[in-house]
Amino acid sequence: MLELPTEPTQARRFGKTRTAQSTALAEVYAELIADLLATAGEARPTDIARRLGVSHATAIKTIARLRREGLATSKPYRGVFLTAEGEALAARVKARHRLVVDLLRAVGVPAEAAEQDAEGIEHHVSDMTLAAFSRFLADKD
Amino acid sequence: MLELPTEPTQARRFGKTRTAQSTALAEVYAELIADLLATAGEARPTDIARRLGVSHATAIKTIARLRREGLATSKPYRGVFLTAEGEALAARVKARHRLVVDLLRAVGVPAEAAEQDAEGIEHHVSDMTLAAFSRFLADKD
DNA sequence: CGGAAAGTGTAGCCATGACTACACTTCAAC
DNA sequence: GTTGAAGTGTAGTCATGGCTACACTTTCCG
Repeated sequence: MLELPTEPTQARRFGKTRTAQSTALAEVYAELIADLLATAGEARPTDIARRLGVSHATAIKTIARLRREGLATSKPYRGVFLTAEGEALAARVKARHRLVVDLLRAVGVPAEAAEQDAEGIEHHVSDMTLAAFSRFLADKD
Repeated sequence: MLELPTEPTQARRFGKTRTAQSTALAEVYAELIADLLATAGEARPTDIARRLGVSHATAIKTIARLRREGLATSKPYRGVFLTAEGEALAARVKARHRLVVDLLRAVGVPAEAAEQDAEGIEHHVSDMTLAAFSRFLADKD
């Protein structure tokens, strides 16, 4: 069979599963690094690893990827920082996260569940949907 | 370092990324197979592959996994069927999908975006949140 | 200041999900 | 009844994200 991309039928987005996941990972890291920098003044690989529940080796590998992608900078033994692009991403992700949590809360999801689920959900929310969330929250006051 | 699971801090759920993803995949397949069986009377690997936008080889491999997990049955060249467990999963997933779409629509997300985003979101919605969605939809009438 | 604890980095392994390539069935149309 | 197209299955490859193990810095105390 030729396996041409003839029929993207219902889910071109599944062809991108790999990419989508890796984007989500980058988002998670960017957000967390921004948070650590803001609250602790520094973002060390081990802290990141602990917060995410992965080994420090995994964290370091992912950080290397962020560096490759121009989202972060780091010098050996010196902690991680975000580039302008990385910060922009982190800000976007944070805002989105907030919006998702607020929406969940608004429709009656308990605080804790809202926080937890938002973490997984947020990476799958399109701009359209995000805009709708925003409108909904604004209207209901 | 000993790398003990001492501090599941914010995200034990990230330790489960792999598992979570593979659960999501199983859900997608179960739902799709049920749909194909219902509408077309049969679920062939190639149809599944086309609907998901993956190669038939990938679909077949995943189907083998469903078989291993007791969710599906299939004999060579004979299409795929769901076990009782598989059907139960499909039904659950379908109901959840529906609920997520309905909620998105209810807060003003356009139909198409709701369908698309639900596909990604639904796998991250906890029972708590699902229950809240259900309540919200019931109340607003 | 010297050494141990904590942190960092590197190498190498594994599983998974995706792909292509190739071989084999089925089945429908002559 | 053949045969060729469509479908199916298997093998082998790749990238990714995880892990452990081990080696090397930093740092902070005594």
